[in-house]
Amino acid sequence: MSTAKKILIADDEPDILEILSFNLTNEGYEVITAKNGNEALDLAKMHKPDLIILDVMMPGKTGIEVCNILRSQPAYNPTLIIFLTALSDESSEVIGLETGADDYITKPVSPKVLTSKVNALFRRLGNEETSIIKVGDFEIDREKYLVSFGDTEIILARKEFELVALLASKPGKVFLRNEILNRIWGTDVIVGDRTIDVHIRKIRQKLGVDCISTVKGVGYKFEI
Amino acid sequence: MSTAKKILIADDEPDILEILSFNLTNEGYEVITAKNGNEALDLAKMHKPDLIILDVMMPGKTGIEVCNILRSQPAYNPTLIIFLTALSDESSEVIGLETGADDYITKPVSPKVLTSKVNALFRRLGNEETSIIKVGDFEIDREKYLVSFGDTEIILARKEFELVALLASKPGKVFLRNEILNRIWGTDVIVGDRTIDVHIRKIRQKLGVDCISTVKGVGYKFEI
DNA sequence: TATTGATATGCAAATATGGTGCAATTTTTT
DNA sequence: AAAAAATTGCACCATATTTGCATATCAATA
Repeated sequence: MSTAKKILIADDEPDILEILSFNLTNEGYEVITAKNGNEALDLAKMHKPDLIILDVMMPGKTGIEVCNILRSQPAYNPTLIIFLTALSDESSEVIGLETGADDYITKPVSPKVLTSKVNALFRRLGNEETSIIKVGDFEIDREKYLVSFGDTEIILARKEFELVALLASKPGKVFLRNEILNRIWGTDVIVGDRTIDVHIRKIRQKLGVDCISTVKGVGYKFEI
Repeated sequence: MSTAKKILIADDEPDILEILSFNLTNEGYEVITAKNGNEALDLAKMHKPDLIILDVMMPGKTGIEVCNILRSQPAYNPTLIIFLTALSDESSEVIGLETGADDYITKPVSPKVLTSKVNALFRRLGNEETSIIKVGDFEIDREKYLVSFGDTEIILARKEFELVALLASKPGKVFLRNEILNRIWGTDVIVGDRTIDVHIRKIRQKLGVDCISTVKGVGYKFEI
C-alpha cells in the first residue's frame, strides 16, 4: 500500500467526531477533525485530504456551503465528499442534484455503513486512477488525453477533453451547467453561458455519435 | 433478486427468538437462531450470516463480548451487527456503537422497528441506490433525471420532474399547495395558483398511470 | 338539488433555454 | 513573428417549457 488516505471529518457534535474518527482510524485511514464549516475549509486547504465528510447542519457554514466552495475550486476536483444528514432530510434536496457530493450517510451513523461507503468510494477512485474510462465503445484515457471510439482515435482540445471526461466519469448522471462550470472552469474565471453549449457542440461534431444528451433546464449527460 | 440475506439471531429467551425469527422470515430473510453467545459464535462461523442480532444480556458470553470477538476477526468485517438491549440507557448505546455494532434495538421489540431497521441497514449498505426513489413500479433517479415505470422511461421537463420527485419522496404524504410552491418555485418567484394544477396535469398525462391524487382544498399526494 | 369553492382542461401567450453560424480573442505551435 | 488552433462571445432562431386564462367539471355541503 502507498501512504494512508487522509480523511477530514467536520461535525459540531464531538461524539460523532469521536465515533467516526475511531472507526476510520481503525480501518487504517488518517483522520483529521473539524468542529465547523470554516475550520473544515482551513484544514482542507492545509491537509489536502482525499475525502471530506461533512455534516450538513453545522453552525457557521453548513456542509452544503462548504461543499459548494470546495467544488468551485478545481484544486479540490479529485477530493471526495460525503454528507452526513439527519434521517429527516433524507428526501430533501441535499441528496438531489445541487450538491456535487459523492455520497451521503444518514444519522445515526452505523460504522459498517460508514466504512463500507468510504471503502467503496476509494475503490472507485482507485479504478479511475487507472485513468481509463470505458463506456460502451468509447475509451477515454485521462493520461494520454485520448478519446477513441472503436478503432478510431478522436482528437479533442483540452477543454473539450475535460468536458467529455467529466461527463463520462458518471455515465447517465446529469451534470448541471453550474457544476460543469465550477469543475472545469472554476469560479475565478467567468465565462458566458453559451460557452458550454459551444464546447458541447464541438464535441458532438467530433465524436460523430450522439452520446451527449441535453436535459433542458438542467444540464448534460453522457450516455450511449 | 439475488439470494436471500442470512440473519443470525442470538437470545436466551425463546419467545424473543421466535418473534424475531417469524417477522424476519416473513420479510424474506433466511434466519438462524442461537440460544447463547457461544452458540452464536459457532453458528456465525458456520453460516457466515450477513447480519447478526445479539442480545446484550446472555448467559455465558454477553452480546458485547461476542461482538468484540467477531469484530477482532477480519473475516467478519463485512458482517452487520445489531444489539438487542433492555436498557434504553445512553451509555450502553454508545458502548454498542463503539464496539462496532451498527445499530441497536431496545426491548420490548416492536416487529415494525425491527424490520425497518434491518431493511434500512441492508439498503444503506448498498451504494447504487443513493439517489433513487422507488415507489411500487416507479423509479425516480434524481441523478440521472429519469423517471421510469416498469421498463418504460418517461421524459419529464424540469419542473415536472422536480414536482414528481418531491411528491414521491414521501409517498402518501399530502403536500400543501403552499409547501409545493415554496420547495419548487421558491419564495422569491410568484406564480399563479393554477400553475401547479397545470403541471400536475402534464405529469398525469405523461405518467399514464394515475398515481397522483388530489386532496381537495389541501394539496396533492403521490400513491399507487 | 342548488350552491359554492376548488380543481381539471384546452388553448394560447410568454418565457427560458439551447442550438447555430460567425467573429473576436486568446493560446499554442511552427 | 506568423500561423494555426482553441477558446469565448454574440446575435438570432427554433423549440420546449412554463404560465395564464376562460370554461368545464367535480365534490362537498347546506
